[in-house]
Amino acid sequence: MPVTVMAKNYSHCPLKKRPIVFDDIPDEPENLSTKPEDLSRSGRLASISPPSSPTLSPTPSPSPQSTLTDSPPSSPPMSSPSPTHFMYQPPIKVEPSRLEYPVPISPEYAPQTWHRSVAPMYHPAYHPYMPYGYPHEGIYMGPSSPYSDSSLSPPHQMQQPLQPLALRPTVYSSMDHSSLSPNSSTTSPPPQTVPSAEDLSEKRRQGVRHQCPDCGKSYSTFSGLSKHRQFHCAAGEGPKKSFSCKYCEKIYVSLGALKMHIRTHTLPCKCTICGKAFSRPWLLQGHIRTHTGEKPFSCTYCNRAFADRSNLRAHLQTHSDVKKYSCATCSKTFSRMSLLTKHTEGGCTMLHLEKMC
DNA sequence: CTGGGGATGGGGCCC
DNA sequence: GGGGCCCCATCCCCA
Repeated sequence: MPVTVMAKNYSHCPLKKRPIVFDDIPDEPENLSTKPEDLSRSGRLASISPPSSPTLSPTPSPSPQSTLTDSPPSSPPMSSPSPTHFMYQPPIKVEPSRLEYPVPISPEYAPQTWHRSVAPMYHPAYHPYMPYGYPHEGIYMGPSSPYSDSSLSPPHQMQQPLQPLALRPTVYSSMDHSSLSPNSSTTSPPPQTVPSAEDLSEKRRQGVRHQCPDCGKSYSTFSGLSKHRQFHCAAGEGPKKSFSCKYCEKIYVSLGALKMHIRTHTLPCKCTICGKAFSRPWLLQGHIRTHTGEKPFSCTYCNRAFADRSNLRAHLQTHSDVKKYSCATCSKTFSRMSLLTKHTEGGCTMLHLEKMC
């Protein structure tokens, strides 16, 4: 496959991280999903399709495909408009002052209003699983849309305005760790003790945690604990299967962990615009925003918009007098860890004074 | 040099 | 068990 390294200097980056341009970009992105996108998730479908109109016909589920195979999985058959219907539009840089949806998003901002005017969401690259578009033209509510936020619902379901990002509670921070009991639920429970859904909900409300008997880490769900013990915990005892990567020498205790790792080698999520590849679909989606200029995350203070929530969060720090990272020596605060590191390594003036004394 | 934004990756959690 | 989203962290680049 002919590969052209981009002119930008990425010599400092690991090879797998350098952006590449494929001269023969396949027309269809790979379908990495083992199931078609569920547009009804988070109410997206309801927001884009009138109840009375015919809704999406169930898409036949593609057969599960292993990412361990070298051959790329084929895309599922999709009935869709002509490929030429989705012409790539040049990037639209959204000036903060022109944003047509504020943050918090208000119910009156119907999705059709904001995304048609703000983001060119018609390009198939917006969805790696739908080669030629979406079942409903121009109505894809991608993960980058404000409604993709788990705390949001489509307009007709919105009961509460979106709380500013910086003010939203962190759910797991309120967990009651005092209720932890050693080794609770860590051994395989007999069938009759399997908690019901209501029990689990109640336990979540009460903050019951499931603790790993090997390393002590606790999780809010038994599923989380199971994944930890299966994928991550190296402190566990007993004979364990090992799965080694065929691309490198890493060894994992589960096939799932290995599959996840192998994606960092195969980089199956490929940008249809520039050909750069990513290990996970959501990384690709974030990357595609760099092409489209879509910036769904706006600062509530200055209306500056960002393509990435993390970058907005970092930006919000600049509005705060007391920033997240503080120097232990001079108590100066910084918005980013990197700035604090630079400060301390580059020479905190107070540190210099202390050394002189 | 400092501060900030852009881009990206990993691990955890929930559905 | 898989997928998606979240938070956090990191690195690079630029003003």
